Amino acid sequence: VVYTSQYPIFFVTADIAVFSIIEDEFRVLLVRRSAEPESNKWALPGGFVDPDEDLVNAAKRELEEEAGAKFGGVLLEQLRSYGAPNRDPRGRVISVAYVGVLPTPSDPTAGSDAAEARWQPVDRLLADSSGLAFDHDLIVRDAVERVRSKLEYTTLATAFVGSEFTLSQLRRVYEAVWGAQFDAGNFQRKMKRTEDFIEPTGNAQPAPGGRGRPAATFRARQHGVMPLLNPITR
Amino acid sequence: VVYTSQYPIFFVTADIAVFSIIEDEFRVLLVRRSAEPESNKWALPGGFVDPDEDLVNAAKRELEEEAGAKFGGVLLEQLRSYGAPNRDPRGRVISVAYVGVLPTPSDPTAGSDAAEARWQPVDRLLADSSGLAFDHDLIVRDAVERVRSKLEYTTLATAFVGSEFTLSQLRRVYEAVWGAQFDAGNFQRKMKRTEDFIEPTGNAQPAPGGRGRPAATFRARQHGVMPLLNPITR
DNA sequence: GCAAAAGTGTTGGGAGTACACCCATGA
DNA sequence: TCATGGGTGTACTCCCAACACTTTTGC
Repeated sequence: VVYTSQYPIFFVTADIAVFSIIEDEFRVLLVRRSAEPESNKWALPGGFVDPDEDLVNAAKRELEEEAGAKFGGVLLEQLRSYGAPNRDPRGRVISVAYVGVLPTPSDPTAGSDAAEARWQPVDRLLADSSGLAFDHDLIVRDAVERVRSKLEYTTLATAFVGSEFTLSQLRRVYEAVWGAQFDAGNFQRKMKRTEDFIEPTGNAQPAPGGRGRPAATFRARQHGVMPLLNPITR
Repeated sequence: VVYTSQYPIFFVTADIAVFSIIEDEFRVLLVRRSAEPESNKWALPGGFVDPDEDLVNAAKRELEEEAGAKFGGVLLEQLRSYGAPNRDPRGRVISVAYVGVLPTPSDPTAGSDAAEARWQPVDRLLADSSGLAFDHDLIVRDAVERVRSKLEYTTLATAFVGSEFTLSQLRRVYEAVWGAQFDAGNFQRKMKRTEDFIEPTGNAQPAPGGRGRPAATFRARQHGVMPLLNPITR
């Protein structure tokens, strides 16, 4: 195909850092690249945006194509763009990065249906400086920071759990993402006191492992990510 | 010029929402477009990124070219990208938007050196739904929100004042950006108590208008924008 | 009964708010 | 001496953190 233009030409990709809590660990979805450049390296799912495609739709499409699974419940929010002149050998490529959050999958292998996809624990990834393709290292780092800070002052945590959840499940989200321990009792009061965050469903769920008092379940009071009046701390 | 490509082609602009406090008002810099499309409309300064130019450098260059002034002390941080398929009639254009913060200019007309540039009060702009070119309305809205929230939990406020400032000047930043009144005494204690934010210079400055006790001056303890441990409220 | 997890009570400390009050300067 | 803005003192409230304690379940 041949184009003419009076302006400099760029290519644009959408790359997605999708996070979830799996086995009580904060993890990010990686895929192994099968084509050049950076073939065989682990990378964030992503790819070139189509000519008439909205950016967020491109992110969603690439995510499902590359991970080989449907992510109906995924929450996507734009992070920022990465456009250093030599970040990609194929030319001047701008990556519009998205942060995604997925509820803990009931099937813990979902997203690993693709031969080469895996949920990588974030702590290990950041510690190893990892050798991801392109500048995906940097993108993951920024995405992790975004998620950690949005947990504090928005309702983002509910995107990590199903539509009906116990306060312990919600607490484990904060503990996994922040790598910190919470006092279960205080956490409970804090969540209930926070306006416009959660509401009781009236149902209960048996404690994990069978032993223990069943927990009341809650649902998010609002859809999407909303700011909180008072931050969640610790 | 003729290019060939196997990937969809995009053009990329850098657009900047620069804010400052002028006459105790929270304002944003606008320029009047002289060329098609959207000729004669007010818009954010910005333009096409050069083929081998870093995004943030493009933002800085366009800002100075379009506003016709040097902005040495400007702080630039990427906001996000805007890439709806039909946002620009010239083709598929991705705008990488930046938020800028400039200390109150000693010459209040700086940036208006260009025939058609002006510092527009943010409140009026948001109230009027404004009719800026392209989707710059939306960009300004997002940029304002970013600045307002970053004031709360980072050291961003110091970017609005000079390198040496009084606590009243800093308070007026919060008051102008948030449109709220602060108790001067409590504000003072809060700033001094907040770790790693400001430090005394040992100097003093006469009160504005001459009357009143001179104010001690402070400087930012850190360069750039750093997260605060405790948010600034009210 | 015992262990485990859910959930409540209680208490002490620290931060925010309101507002009174003192300080330093120019006119 | 007065007006003005800078800066401190004080008391009240609310939230948070720690931790003891009660409740409800399975074994």
